[in-house]
Amino acid sequence: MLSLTKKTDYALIALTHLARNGGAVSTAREIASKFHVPTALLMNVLKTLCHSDLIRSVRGARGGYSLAKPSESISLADIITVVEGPMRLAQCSSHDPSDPSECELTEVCPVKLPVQRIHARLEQFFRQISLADIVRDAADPRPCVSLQVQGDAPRAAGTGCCGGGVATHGTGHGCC
Amino acid sequence: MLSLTKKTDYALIALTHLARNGGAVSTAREIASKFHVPTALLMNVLKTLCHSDLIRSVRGARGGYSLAKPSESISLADIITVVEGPMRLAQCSSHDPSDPSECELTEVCPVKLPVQRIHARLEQFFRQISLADIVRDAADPRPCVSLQVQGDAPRAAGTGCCGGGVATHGTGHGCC
DNA sequence: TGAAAGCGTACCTGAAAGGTACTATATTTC
DNA sequence: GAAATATAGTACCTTTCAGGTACGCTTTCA
Repeated sequence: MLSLTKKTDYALIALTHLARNGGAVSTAREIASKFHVPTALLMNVLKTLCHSDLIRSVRGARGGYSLAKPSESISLADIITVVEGPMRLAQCSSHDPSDPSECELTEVCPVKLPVQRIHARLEQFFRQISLADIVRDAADPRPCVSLQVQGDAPRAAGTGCCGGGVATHGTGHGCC
Repeated sequence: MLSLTKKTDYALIALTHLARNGGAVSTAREIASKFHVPTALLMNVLKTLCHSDLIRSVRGARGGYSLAKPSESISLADIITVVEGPMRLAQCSSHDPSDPSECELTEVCPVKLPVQRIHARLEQFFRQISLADIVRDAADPRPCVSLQVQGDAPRAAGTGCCGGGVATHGTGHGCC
């Protein structure tokens, strides 16, 4: 199924919290209890985020975690990649011919090329959403504010956010 | 991990084949052997596609499968949904408050709203790619031809396909 | 020096991916 | 009308991974 894991959920929750918290440290336990997520699992996720330098840890009593860089420079793609490993829409999304898990149908597969292109578009999509966008958007009850992606007719460019046939997507939260 | 399953791979391969085949029927065995995919599994996938009226089946000797509608009106979202079930980026992507699997953090979760919006964008993304696009793109060695998505600066609108900061995605197949 | 925090790592369990098998049914061909 | 060929339906198996737990270690502060 095309979905993110709970680890990414928890990472997003923790990162959003840390972003709102400014430079102050928060402990894993604190975040876990505030948002009702399993402490041990959140700890593991925070460790992973720390390894990849998205967050910084302070050990010992009064220790905890804080963001390692501004939320503007942490993309959703970064977060997903760190927590779940490299994105791959399909086996054949990889551009690395030496990848051992590379699909063996390469020569006959009629969808390899289109899938690679869709994969690239998807990566770009996630790379253009920053943690700052998510934080900002979470706080704003109006839809379509921060999660506009470059090249997708942002309001700033003078076109309405429903300019590209978006108006009919019917998800019920009335984009514009 | 954010990925599609092999079933979707196989579905895409089969559908691409059927689309190229015009109205003629192809048997499961024929497709499986041509593209080196497991016959029994492909059969299961084809059955699923048939249930959802994406393809049509003819039973008995000289039977097989053919597309049930023009490839232009089959979207990638349709295919994914049929084969893998409804898309959900995260537990809390669902807009249905009565969904029993709905995340129980609803009240405190700081990322629910942004995730729902990202999910809607993603759905829209997949809904705008048709089987016809994939077939066309597979046959065309030049990148960025068919897989332009509405609202994403298509060439027809006068902007280059790298207009929206796409040029730097570094996936190695040189978009434009 | 002990409490509070993160660090590292190993482990467990259930569900889903990936794949197989078998029987039933429909249609064509000879 | 029987054999061959094809899908239909469904049940089952195996491996992998998501999700979660546990525990001993190290660091820091009061």
